Amino acid sequence: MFVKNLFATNMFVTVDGMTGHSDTPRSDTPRSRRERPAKPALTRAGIIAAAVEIMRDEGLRRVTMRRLAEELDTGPASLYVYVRNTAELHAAILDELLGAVDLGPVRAEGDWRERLEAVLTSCVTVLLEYPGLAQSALVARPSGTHYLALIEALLALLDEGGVPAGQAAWGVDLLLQYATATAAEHAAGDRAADTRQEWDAFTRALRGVSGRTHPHIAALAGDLLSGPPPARLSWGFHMLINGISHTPRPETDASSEISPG
Amino acid sequence: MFVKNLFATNMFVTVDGMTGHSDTPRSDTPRSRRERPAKPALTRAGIIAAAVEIMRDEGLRRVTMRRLAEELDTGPASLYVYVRNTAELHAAILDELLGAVDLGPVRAEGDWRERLEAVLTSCVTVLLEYPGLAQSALVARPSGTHYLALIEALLALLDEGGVPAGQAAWGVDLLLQYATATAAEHAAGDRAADTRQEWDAFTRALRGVSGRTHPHIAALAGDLLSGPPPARLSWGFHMLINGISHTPRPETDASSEISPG
DNA sequence: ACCTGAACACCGTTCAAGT
DNA sequence: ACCTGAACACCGTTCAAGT
Repeated sequence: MFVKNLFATNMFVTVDGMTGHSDTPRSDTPRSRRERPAKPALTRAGIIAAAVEIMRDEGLRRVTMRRLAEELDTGPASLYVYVRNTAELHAAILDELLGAVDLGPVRAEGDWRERLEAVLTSCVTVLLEYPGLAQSALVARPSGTHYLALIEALLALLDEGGVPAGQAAWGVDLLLQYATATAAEHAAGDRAADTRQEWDAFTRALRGVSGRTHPHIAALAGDLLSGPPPARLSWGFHMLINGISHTPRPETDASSEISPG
Repeated sequence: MFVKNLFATNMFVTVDGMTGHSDTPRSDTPRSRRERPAKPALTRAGIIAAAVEIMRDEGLRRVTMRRLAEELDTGPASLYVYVRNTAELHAAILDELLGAVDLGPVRAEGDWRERLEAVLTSCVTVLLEYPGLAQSALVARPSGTHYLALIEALLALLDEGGVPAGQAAWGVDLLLQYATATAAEHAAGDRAADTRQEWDAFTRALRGVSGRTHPHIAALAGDLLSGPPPARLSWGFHMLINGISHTPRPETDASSEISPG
């Protein structure tokens, strides 16, 4: 951006965000620079906030170190003081967004299953708002406060329902995985005519299958694609809660631990 | 997982069998140029075969249009005659790889649950061999023959087990989603010390949690991380099969259909 | 300690022009 | 019909040098 050089000398910036030359409006200033007379000091929180804003406006794909730096009137190198890499940035965005999940049902009245489903549905809804984020959420390992609060909420509800702790501990993984994957799928569908074609190809492949070679697909093709998404989602949650409740864990030596490798 | 390298041999060969990496290791020649005296004509199959090879050697991240073009001694623009875009390329690779899933158990003797689990485990094993592919598999919509064969196999086993068709049709989605997501997680863990740090941060966050604010996590921290991966995977499959078998579908108007949007 | 310019080593995709 | 060079518009990350 052209404005960048106007601010290139950084000596005027102070902690409270005052610069020496907030004046001299220029007619050809790009809109994105409008209303931002002073360049605020970089902070991790500020960087993440800007990243969320870009994602909201332009999608996750545009949340790049360079685009973000541009938005913050600096060079990409500067961001690496606060963020280790792009993956960590995405994880931070994700945790930020998880703050919007409604955990109210945890302390509400009513059937624990319905409240559990409500929390999970809220989770999907939040993720669905930001195409692409859910996809990165599938591999990201956020460790922020909002993510922890979500896990705590799910465990509390399962506990209330009398689900054995061991099953709950392992089951939470599956519940979140399903919620995230569902959102990711729909987000992917959102993105473009591109993916629409991919999906069309898929449905065509399913329907075009020969009853001789693929009898079960042929018999069920309609069913494989059928059902309003909310009904499928709800069925999925019920199914998972049933499975988690009723499937005892195997006997293992208690303290072996998963490693990422 | 340590087993991974045992499977590194090439099971998927090009149409005409020219893979170019069968023999004569050379110390100094760049590997990519070795053994390619004549430039073969471009074909879709040849392009995909080359892509699989690059993925095998250098990981999915390096399977780019440009890298692939280099491997095939041409310019990136040439590939667009055969492949619509990078996403389609990844989907094609995925389907190719799914050919390695062992569908033998479908027609074998024995308990249908165990055979179903065997097929799913084979699926995870195959995906685990190629870090990064599983991740793209979570959003890709392959419509190739191998993917269809896999779905048919799962449906056949569920049918044999007497699972109502409607539940089977919706459940297959979840089974594959779980298999893929599990592989993606471990593949991600594989990638780098980078991700290792992310994971360490996660476990530290879990353990560091206060028993006052997060009582359930505090009580279960060990359990959330515990268990040999194969035991967890197996429990997950049992749990899903139980849930699918025992959760009736809701009554809906039969023929509404999911759209990608 | 924080910030920067500049560089290194890459990307996907398009398109007019060639064969 | 297929293939290409060249261009457009981008990437992540590092690092020596500045303040």
